[in-house]
Amino acid sequence: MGHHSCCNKQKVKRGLWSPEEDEKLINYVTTYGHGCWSSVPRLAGLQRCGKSCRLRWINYLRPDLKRGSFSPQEAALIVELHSILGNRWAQIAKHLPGRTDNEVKNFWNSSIKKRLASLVDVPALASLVDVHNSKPSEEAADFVSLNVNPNAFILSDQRDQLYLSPSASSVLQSFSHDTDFKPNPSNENVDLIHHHFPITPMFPTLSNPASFDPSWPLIPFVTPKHHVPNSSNEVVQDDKLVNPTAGLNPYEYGPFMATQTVPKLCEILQGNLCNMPLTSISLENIDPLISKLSSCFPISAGSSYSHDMHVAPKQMDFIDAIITSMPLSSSSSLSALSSGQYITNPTLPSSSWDP
DNA sequence: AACAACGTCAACCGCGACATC
DNA sequence: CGATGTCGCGGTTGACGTTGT
Repeated sequence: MGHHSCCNKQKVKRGLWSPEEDEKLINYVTTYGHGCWSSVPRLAGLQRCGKSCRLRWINYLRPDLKRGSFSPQEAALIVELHSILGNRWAQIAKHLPGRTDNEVKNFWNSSIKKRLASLVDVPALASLVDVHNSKPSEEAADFVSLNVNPNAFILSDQRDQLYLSPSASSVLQSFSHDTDFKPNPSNENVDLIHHHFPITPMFPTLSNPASFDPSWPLIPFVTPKHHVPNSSNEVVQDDKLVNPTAGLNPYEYGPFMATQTVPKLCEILQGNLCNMPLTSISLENIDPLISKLSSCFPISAGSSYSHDMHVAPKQMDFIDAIITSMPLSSSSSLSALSSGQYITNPTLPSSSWDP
């Protein structure tokens, strides 16, 4: 393979760029534009390959780059977008003005990934691998590498409470502990996660069978293997949370209680995107971005995780449109989040959110 | 003070997609 | 239709700074 074709014709310098080289590249590109990158080094008087020049310009010298650390809002947005797009760093970066794919990728690998990893409950993950009958080995690998939809960590152990995505919201929470981040009481600090996960009833409860939505059984659910039944009506059989009343009176309880647990966001996505007839009530309670996206751009069945999904350009435009239309403030606040009002997963002690 | 371990991030590498010849 | 050139992307590396012992 060797070097890129444009680098073979002449001896090129490699490694870090000197200020002089930067100046030459800036002068040339700002004056003439980059045009064909392969000819830039020759015209700009640089002993570099065009590819290196392009990279240097895009990742470092471009005037519209935003330098400095990522804000909690940006971090939250990255987590959310990553849950939809997977490791499509360039696509994610397009929604973060002034940020490059390289920057987002580095940030994910160095910061967010660790924060998410600190939230991972290993037994829960192990059980997930057990319970999920599709591609268990690949999923296990994904969990280890964390190159997985973070929403896979949506595991609920309690029936009567509602959960945010612990991954995204806890990342936000962990950033709130950073010394360079001080929540603004005036809500200037946007809580994107709460925007995406409104605290409205979205999961049925065993104690209130009437809250069940008939659409839920159409969504594949998972139950953590270590789930301890907290209702006299619940037992665990074959890794599934079973309500003994299920099947006895489907008109009263619905036919879906046998596997009733909390769905993963990606599964909501998948189920909905496969044209499963979720009701409007359910969709209203799901992340508006997801519901809008899925209702407008159904994808083919068969893709199991977000990074398997093909996201068409129109879908990207749609995601972009939704994100840019999102309000910059919401009624929810970080203080409410910090108080534990929303995040109550018992497997994730609050101390683990500390970075 | 010296060294190791760790974290960050700029840069490189290899590959696939696409355009042009 | 295949060869070649170019671009863009994601994964990986390695230099350098920071922190811990």
